[in-house]
Amino acid sequence: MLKDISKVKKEDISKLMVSFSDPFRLEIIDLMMEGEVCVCDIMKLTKLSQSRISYHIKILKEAGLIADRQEGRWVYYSLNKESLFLIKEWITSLTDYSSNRKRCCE
Amino acid sequence: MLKDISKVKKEDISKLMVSFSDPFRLEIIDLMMEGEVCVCDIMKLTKLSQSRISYHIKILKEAGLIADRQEGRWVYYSLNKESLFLIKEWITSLTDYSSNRKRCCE
DNA sequence: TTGATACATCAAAATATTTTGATGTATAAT
DNA sequence: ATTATACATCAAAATATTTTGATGTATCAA
Repeated sequence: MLKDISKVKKEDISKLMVSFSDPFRLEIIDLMMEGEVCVCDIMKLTKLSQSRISYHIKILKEAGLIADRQEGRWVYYSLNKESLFLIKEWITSLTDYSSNRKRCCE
Repeated sequence: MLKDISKVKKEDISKLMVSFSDPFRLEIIDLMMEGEVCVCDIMKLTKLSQSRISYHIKILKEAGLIADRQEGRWVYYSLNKESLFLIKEWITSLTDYSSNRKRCCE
């Protein structure tokens, strides 16, 4: 699965990268490394407001970076490892295939 | 070198991620996979205006993602593989250490 | 030394993202 | 039924990023 990075859409990568581009989202991602978290957890651990957290969660979710699972009143969020793998592959393709060839101007 | 990802500052990662978060910068990065490029190359290949390209180049440079080398009137830009490696390591640390432990709410 | 090329920088305008506070919805406990 | 909790959504305001067009600097060629 996901062996052929060339088939991945550029917008998907772009969205994933945007989701990493905010310091508060990075904080939230960091918390998710420890396991599933709910919004109330993030509130306690970061002092961000509830709606602010929901906003960032939404961006992470729409990028496909996190998964959610509802259990009663709580929604548990966790990192989607497939997406992380996808980004890693993309970065790897940059390092692997980029050459030092000069191609410029005359 | 760069073996200990835990020593990398969060702001550095953040800046690198921001530099990936614009579709035109992704385009420019793509061009650099082919080797060194100058602004005039990017102009020809993308139809972006010169100052617009310079603006994006500046962001990429300040994030440490690209290196530059002047030769007469031209400035050649290329991907800085160390930065790419750094990002890859960071992503790897996310996939490697993130657990599925539930930690939430009561 | 004049003019052209390659690129950087700047300020203003355009656009996009983020934050806030209010309100809405579903679940669950009393 | 009523109330509280957990979270989503919304519109307006605040803020940040991007684009544009003009101007500046260095290099080079004539």
